Amino acid sequence: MAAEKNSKFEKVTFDIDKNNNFSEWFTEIIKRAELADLRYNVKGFLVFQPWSVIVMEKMYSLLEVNLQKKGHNPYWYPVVIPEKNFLVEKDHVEGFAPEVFWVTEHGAGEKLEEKLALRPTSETAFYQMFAWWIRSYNDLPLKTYQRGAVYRYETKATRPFLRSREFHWIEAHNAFATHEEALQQVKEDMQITQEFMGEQLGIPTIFFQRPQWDKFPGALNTFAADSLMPDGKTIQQPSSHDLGQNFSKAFKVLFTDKDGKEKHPFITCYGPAISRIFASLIAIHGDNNGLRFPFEVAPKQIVIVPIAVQKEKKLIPFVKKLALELQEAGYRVELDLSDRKPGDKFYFWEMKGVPLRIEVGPKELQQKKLTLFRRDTKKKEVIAQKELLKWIPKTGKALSENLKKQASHLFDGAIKNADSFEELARLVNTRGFVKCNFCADGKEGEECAEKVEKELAADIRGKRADKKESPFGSQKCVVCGKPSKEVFYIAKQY
RNA sequence: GGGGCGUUAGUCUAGUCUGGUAGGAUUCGUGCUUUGGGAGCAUGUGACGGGGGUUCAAAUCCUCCACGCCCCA
Repeated sequence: MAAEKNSKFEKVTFDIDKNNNFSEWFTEIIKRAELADLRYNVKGFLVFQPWSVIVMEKMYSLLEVNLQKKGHNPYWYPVVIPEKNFLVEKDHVEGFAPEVFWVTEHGAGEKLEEKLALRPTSETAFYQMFAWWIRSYNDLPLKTYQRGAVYRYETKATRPFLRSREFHWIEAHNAFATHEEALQQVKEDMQITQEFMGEQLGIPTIFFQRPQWDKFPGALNTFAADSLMPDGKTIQQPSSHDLGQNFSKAFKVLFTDKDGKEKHPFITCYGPAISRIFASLIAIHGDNNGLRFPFEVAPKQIVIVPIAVQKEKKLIPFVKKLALELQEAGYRVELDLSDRKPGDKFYFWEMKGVPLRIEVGPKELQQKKLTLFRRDTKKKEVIAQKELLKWIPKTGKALSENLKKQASHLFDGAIKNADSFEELARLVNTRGFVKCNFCADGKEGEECAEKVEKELAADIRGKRADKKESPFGSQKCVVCGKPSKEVFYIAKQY
């Protein structure tokens, strides 16, 4: 329902150069647009406010529709995981142990019989159930997911939406009879990511296969989508993991195959972090005047601003009726009847990122026209009232396409080649990825990787997952100079 | 992980060095006026992050803690 009155307006001046001052832009817009309130006073935790929650709900729903279409069924697992479950898979424990919040007491300091982990991720919850649910090949493939919050005691600096100690995501967990099917699922995860982030949200990403030393704890291989922030640093977005039979063995998940033999299924998992994708969404599409939301996910898609309501008595009934009609047509509509000046309202709703605005005053009423404004181009046009219901979807779509198009330039010039350590050292400080020859993945290459991390403060993102690439130029590792077996991408990261 | 800066009303901020009545703007409430790109008058409410210490006296000095921001690894 359109709000009758907007109670919490503050003077809105938003003009921060996003591209040269991204940190300040990001912190400030979270506060100004009321995306989250950071005053909760527990480190790494924050209160998400409606203006971000409505968008993230919409994002959840887009993604879940797609997951269900592809055969995943939803579950709700407990937020606590008993310690003994958590300890079952060795690599997994080692990887996550430093970041786990433990619940150890109840009441007035009385110890629990068994420590409970606040889930940092839910493999160890899902797969104990898989062991009960999976009996024969007829139970496979089993494709599940849940939406929810997970908890990690981040030791790096926390940042709202980007890296919090509680974050909101979807995790999909799947079991297959064969490794081929599992790898096919990883491909499907990449495709889902592309549809969701690329097509629906207009956020470009590249999928990499992470190096062996940077795998998800307990995985055979990890594939992850990287996006760029406006300051040129990369940020990891959804990742998909080939867990092989590691977890099915650890949790004794067994099925009887067609040949009558008992086998361990192959497991994969996929984790898109909605709150982090939201960070990319606002960072990539926002401009120096504030937010710009794609039409489909905007918390309010249309704001109606009536002008000179006292000169024209029919105006308020008219805009109320208009708001109602648009709502009935399925749009999220805000009707701004507050008594602030029109200019003030314009700046405010532009900062909030509402895609379309309808201005109605005596002139429009008399001429049966409407003045319309779109946030991305900041252009106004006047149309006949009866054209409105055609104009909205058309312009909404054009706006989303335009945002996507503008964002697609994110990777322009952001991939550079380096064939020597000096060149790498120079290029890694510019925006984006540096493509290099690298001696080897796995143990052999770890020393070189550490040198890159220590000396350049950069991170090895891995090799392209979408295409095979062969060593180029000298064909020698940029770090040690030995003949190279891999082509790796290196970047500064969040 | 290291370093720096910071925390005063819902928000932003002055005051801190040099201890002694916490000042402004904005928001919010009320009344009037006002509406085509950031209006105005009147009036009211509202604050020193938390603990400990020094002192006749602490927003101010010392100390511990919590939280936030920035930079570096």
